[in-house]
Amino acid sequence: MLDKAYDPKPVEEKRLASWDAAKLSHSEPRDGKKPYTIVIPPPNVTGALHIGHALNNSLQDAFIRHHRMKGEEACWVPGCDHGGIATQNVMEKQLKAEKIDRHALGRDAFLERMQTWTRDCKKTILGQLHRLGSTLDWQREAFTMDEPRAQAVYHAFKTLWERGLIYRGERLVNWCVRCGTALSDIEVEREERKGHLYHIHYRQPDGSEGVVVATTRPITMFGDTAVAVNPKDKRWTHMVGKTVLIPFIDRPIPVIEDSYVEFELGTGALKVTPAHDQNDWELGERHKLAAIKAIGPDGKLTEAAGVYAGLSREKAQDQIVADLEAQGFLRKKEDHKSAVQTCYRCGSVIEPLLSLQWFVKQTELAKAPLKALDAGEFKIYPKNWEKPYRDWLVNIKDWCVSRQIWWGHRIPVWYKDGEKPLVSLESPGAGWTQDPDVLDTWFSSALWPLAVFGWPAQTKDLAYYYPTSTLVTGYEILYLWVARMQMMGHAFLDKPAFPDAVIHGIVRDKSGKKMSKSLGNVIDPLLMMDKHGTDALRFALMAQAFPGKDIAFDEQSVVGARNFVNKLWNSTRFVLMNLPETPAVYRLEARKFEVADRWILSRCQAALAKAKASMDEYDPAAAAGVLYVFLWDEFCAWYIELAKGRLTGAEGEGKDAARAVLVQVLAASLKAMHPIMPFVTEELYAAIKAYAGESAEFILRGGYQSLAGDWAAPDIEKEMGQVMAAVTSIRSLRSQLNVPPGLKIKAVVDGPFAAALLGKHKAYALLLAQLESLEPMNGGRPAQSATAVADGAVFHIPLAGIIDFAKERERLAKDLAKAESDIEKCEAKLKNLSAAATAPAEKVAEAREQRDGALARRDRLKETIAVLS
RNA sequence: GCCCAGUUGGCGCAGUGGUAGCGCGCUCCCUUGACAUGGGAGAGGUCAUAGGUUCAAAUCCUAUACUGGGCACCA
Repeated sequence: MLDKAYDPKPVEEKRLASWDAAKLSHSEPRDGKKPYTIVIPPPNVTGALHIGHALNNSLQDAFIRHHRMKGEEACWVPGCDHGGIATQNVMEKQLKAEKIDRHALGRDAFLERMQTWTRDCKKTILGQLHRLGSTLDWQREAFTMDEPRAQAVYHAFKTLWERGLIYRGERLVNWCVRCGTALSDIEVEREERKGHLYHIHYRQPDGSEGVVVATTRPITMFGDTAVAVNPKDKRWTHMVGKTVLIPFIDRPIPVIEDSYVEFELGTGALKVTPAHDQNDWELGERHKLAAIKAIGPDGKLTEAAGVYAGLSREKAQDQIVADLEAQGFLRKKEDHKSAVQTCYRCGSVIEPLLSLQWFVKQTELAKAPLKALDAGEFKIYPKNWEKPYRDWLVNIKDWCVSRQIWWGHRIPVWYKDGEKPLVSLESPGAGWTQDPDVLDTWFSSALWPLAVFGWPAQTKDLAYYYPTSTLVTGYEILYLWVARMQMMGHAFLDKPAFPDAVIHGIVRDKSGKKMSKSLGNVIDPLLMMDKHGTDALRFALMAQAFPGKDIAFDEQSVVGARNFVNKLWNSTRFVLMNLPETPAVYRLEARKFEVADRWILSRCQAALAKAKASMDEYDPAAAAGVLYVFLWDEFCAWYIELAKGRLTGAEGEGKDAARAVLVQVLAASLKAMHPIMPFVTEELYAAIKAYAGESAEFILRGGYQSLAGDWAAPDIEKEMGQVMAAVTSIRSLRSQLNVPPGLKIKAVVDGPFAAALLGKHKAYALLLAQLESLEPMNGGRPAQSATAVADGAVFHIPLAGIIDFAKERERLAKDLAKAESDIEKCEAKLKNLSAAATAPAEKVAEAREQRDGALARRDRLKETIAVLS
């Protein structure tokens, strides 16, 4: 006997233990069996998982379970990402708290600490994924910095190098002063900030009026190597070819012409700083200008800045503006909004800096993914992300892959005086020194779908599982990760890494704001699981995870899901209470079914089909929705109530038919729900499977099972709809006349559907409407009675002494108004349909039927009101 | 500046051509032997605005407004 309420904790612990013991989630290549493969987006080893991870992994687990249940060889590979800058930052914070200087500690000792941290962190993360019910193939755990993955990284680097797709060069890169490293273009975020536009006078060497340039960052002027004006700008024609002096340092620079310069912006004269601005860099290339660095990697001004050398960017800016003003160089200062670039890891302002870095050429690598997209060999769900993805690939720029940090794969290039650089994993010998930089963490992430299966070795796993099937991730790393996996997949194995990418939204707080520690609106998934159960959290997340849409997460949704879980629990409990203790098998074949049975079987079949199709289309929200409505509103609210008549009665064919329906519908529905809420469904299925005639130890092993036979029955559904409407109309009347729910009342019925209600549906009506008796209206309408009118049936309920006639008239008038508005709508529709030559005949018939029903209702209501008046 | 998505009852969201739905909240009634983590009955929306297509528009088209996002630019 099940407990009265579902208690998640013991069930979850028990089920996890049994799944683990059975190695339920393990996969091996199986000839002739279709593989279904997902590689986890490896969480960074920066701490614990957040609710976004809970969503991401619930979705993946649902897909994996779905395909496993469909009979495919499902494999979901677990693992973590070393997380490069993000993880190094975590460690640096720890060191800071311990007052340890990273450089004093030294690279080796630092890396040792990182390894320890990583070990603990992986354990935490994988433990949390496990608790979520994730059927990850635990024997396949990988880490982006473990030995096999390091081999993959080295091999990829070497191969790209040999193909001429990797080069080292001095370029303008995005430099994070705080993290002390270069970043790629997509690791930079932009935000609008208020600032000023300074108009600065650059005079001529003889002291005469020169040019006035406008800039938001006066500190870069020490790196100026020209002033540029538009050749068509008459205001400045007289200055072209002349020389002007940079204030304070008096370094002469030429005034040049370039059509890039726009008239309207600033003063029309542009100071050119090739070492600190991308556009200026390009301008400098065109005009063979020198690039002078005014700001160093430490964010401080360089020697080039004269007396300002050594000042931080912020201090220098204030000082220089003050001095410009004092010495008469500042002609104007206006408010100005400008977009600043910030580091996606630490948020500090990015400095475009000229430095020597490693790059991967992208244009060539982007071709195959673009072709695959056009050919439909790669699809993104939802589709609207395909355009941004395509645009990014089309406009792709070279990828800066070197990072000036310690945590990561060290660039496998060695240098020696007088020798060409050598690509090697090991030291080539004495005198060679390895490049001190490490690779962008996304370089190894890009190889993840290959590397987890042993690439570059041509393993059996790789042959079987690659390409993988589905990638599930958030849109924030579409370019950073998804696009790059595709590029690498095509580059090395000539195939896309996966044909489908499912892009889900971000979990926000209930008012739609992004969750962040600083806002204090972070929801801890573990807390949700502790409070309401894992199934409830999974259901709440997935029921709201409409493709591509963000989720406004409210704990109330988990409470609602918990209630639903409990509803499932109790409906199973009820079914079990009505089955013999010694299990007998209740199949659907050859039963004496009633309308209600055939109705729920028809509804169940439709719901299962829709749920399965939705899962195939990566839409678990739709699957969750249809099963929720079916199980709660149809199975529990109606069918179980309808079955009670037979269940409380004597043993016999009728009772067994009801039992068979209850058992089979419940079993199939629990299975359909399993990918979304695995724990409770497994537990309940285990309790009823013997009655259902099934023996698989786990739902995942047994797989989906649809109802035996074809139960689609539109006519039955319609008929049952009429019964339900009749019952609802009586209930409504009872409620409005304040008839106590427990009080059984008598009723008489009339109308075209009355015969059916008095015949085969009588038991339903008595049971669900709490009637003492239901009789035909032979002798006319009873006196002192209230009236309920449904389509096809009118009920009169004698309520001598209870009825307030004024109230009753009011109630009926309201029903009449509704009937009349229904008629109006139906008439309008009929008029429309009959006016159209193209109107489908069945639509016309349907509308006519609706209209006639409403007309009949109106007439009866009118009659009744007339009698009461 | 270009592109994409969204705008539906108090809140959060479904719904892609035929009489507006769900969850939460709200009102009234009910502890009847699955479940008060429950049941029954209600209130509450001219589906952002303006045009258009169609017999028929929340649904398709165009424009506008607002919100969010992507990309580019920003002297």
